[in-house]
Amino acid sequence: MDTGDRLLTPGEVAALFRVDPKTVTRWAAAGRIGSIRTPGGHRRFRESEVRALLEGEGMLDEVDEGVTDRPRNAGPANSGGPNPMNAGLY
Amino acid sequence: MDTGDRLLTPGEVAALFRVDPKTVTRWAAAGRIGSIRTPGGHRRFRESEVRALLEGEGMLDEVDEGVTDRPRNAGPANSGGPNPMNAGLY
DNA sequence: TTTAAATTGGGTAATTCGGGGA
DNA sequence: GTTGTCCGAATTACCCAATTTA
Repeated sequence: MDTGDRLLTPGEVAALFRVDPKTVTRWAAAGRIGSIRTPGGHRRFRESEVRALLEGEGMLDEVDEGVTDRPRNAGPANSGGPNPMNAGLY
Repeated sequence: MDTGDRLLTPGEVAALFRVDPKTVTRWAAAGRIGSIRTPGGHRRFRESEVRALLEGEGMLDEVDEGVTDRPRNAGPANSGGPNPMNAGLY
């Protein structure tokens, strides 16, 4: 199936994350995101991986959250998006 | 389909709410507002959600609260109004 | 081939992170 | 219980010129 093997340019990824293209390059250099280099040295990123990072690689199930009750003090302990990757390291 | 899912930085959201960026971070940590993390650990917020919170259209439950002897939950929270948050996206 | 836009690399400010305490 | 401020550390944003891409 098509998991989205399209390649995105640093500018595209930067726009998706609302960061500078330079920052995306830094992620690739740091190994936080996979990258493919063109013969000229430019980087390309897999759309599937980028989308996974955007939504929080976890899964796709957050259709509703405590709707019947206001999250007043029932701390869900989650920031809306399941992102277990960099939740603890820093 | 452009509901405005642009991403805002903590500083942007803080300026909109007239609070400190740290406060916005606390909201995200407490789950009061959804957040997306960059691979570097910084947060980004959906403009649509922020606007909904600003306008109050998201939760129409602010008619009265606090003073009267109100139970913990009395009103139907969101997910019923014009709130195009991430409800079943991809 | 030439042109315009994007990307690369290094270097330096600004922002954000997390924890602690007022 | 919520918010604002302090600190150190990490991440990110903008500056430049040269190369690559389309």
